[in-house]
Amino acid sequence: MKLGNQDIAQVFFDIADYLEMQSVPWKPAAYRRAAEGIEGLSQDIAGIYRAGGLKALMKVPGVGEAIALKLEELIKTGRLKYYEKLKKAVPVNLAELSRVEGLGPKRIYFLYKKLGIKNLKDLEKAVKSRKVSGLQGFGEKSEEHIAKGLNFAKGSGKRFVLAHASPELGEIEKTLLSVKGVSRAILAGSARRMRETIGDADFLVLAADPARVMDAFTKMPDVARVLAQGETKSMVRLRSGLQVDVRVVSAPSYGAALNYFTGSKEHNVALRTIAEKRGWKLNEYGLWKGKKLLAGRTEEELYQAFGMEYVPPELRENRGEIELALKGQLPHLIGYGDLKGDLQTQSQWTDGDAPIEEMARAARAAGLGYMAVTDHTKRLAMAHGLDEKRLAAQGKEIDELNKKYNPPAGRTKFKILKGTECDVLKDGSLDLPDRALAKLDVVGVSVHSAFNLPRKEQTERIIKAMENKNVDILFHPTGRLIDRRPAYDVDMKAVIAAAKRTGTVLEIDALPERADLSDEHIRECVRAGVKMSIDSDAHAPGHFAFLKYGIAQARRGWAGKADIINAWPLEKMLRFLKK
DNA sequence: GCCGTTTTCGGCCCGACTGTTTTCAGTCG
Repeated sequence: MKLGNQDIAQVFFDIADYLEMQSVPWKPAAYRRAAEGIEGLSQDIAGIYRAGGLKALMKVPGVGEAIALKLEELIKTGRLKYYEKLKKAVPVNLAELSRVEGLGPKRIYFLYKKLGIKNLKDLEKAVKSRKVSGLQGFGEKSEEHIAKGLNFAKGSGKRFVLAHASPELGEIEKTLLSVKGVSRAILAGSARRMRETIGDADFLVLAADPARVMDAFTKMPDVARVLAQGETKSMVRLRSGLQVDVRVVSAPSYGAALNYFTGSKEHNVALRTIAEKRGWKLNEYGLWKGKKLLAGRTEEELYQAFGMEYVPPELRENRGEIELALKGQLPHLIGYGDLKGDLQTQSQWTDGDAPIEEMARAARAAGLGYMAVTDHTKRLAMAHGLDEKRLAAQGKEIDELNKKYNPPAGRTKFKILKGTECDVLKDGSLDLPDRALAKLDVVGVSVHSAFNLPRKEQTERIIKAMENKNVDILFHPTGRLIDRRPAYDVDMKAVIAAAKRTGTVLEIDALPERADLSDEHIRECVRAGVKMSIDSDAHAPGHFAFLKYGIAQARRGWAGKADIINAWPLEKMLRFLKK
């Protein structure tokens, strides 16, 4: 089995837990940092090793000599003796047991030693026969908590697609704002950073009476379980499985708390380190010089006190934004209102839900000035894909609609562009002849078949399609579907280089389960000077609302207006595609 | 075990909450 970055990171997370069981000092944190460093890589760690050996491994954040050697062993042999020894000494199913709320390495180890509990099944039996309560450090309540935690253990640990959790989170925000004395309630955490998925949700509340907030929050109808309820902080699990935390803060520290709870952890640690070096202290209550509060009321004030530009939440991942903010050189990101058009939409002609006219109305209502109709092509029989003849018929309908909405004498109000989402066949040829493609305004191509080709073939296939002179955009370039299907095995470095060479645009597909390109690939495109488009991939009039998430993705990839062709006026965008 | 404008040793983020504690350890974020 080939070990991916995630598998390898997991080995080090496990090692950290095993060492923690033995109360080994410091090492657990070191292994966790290394695991996080590996998780955060945009390249395959095995590839890094092959290209640069041990030295290259040691460049990975948190990896020093000892861990680099362990990585080498893992990559070369697929095994790690040190890890296997630890596992053998305490043969518990860590992945399973640590999903139980309130069970960490120490208690897992204790339960193993005392009762021989190795997995969820053992734990369930022990709880049922009431063997847990009475153990040192475990009382009635611990046993009860574990019993409840067992019910959630199977579903928890999974991440939620932000766009899907959004309505539920909006309701919670409303509930919090309706509590008497609450002046602000804001969603912080990874949701504020607009990550495509979130593990939990953190609300920050400014309130005169914290107890009232704790009460209203924990009594919401959707709450399945109250995990903790304190004076200023409570945590619940909703029926959907999503964990939500609420924290009440006071006005003078609101900005510091917002910054702290927005994260990311890495960004915060880096800020704190800077504070420390200057003899200051940063916590969720403010930035302090001794007892003196330097800043804390707003985030703007906080960054200013550091002598930094304000860092938009989408950038706060400690991937270089802090250094640039200190120099006042943060990139100028594309804004949420900057899109002028949408270059991938589907209509009722294939698998969309609505006629072109209705989609156009919705696009206009979403503030756009143009939209490309890009229905599927014939290979996707399932979607009743278009052949050359039906594509031509569709073109006539589009001409009529454009005439109807844009009288010849007047200004163009809304332009519908003729396009396609043409299938890339297995050999890299296209599902429509060149003469048909040449007549279109926007030619998008995408892979919907043969996902399992070996890396080299898949890469060559996609690049061959990009080399067709009619092709403008590669749609959803990696094909991943969050929680459903991994990306096909493709060398994105080569694809980005090919995009640069051929002038092909790479798409940021805003459909929430696609979010494809990823933020890291977007950043590589920005660096390489490859242009991108942000498209809704709308299959229904309501889907234009997803564009927001595509823009967020672009921002997280450090993209500006100049990088995104459909943030440009229609004429400029079309001139670019013609080239 | 990692790391360095405190640089090859000596630090390592830290505060809230819970349970079982009579002063704190474990967990979590």
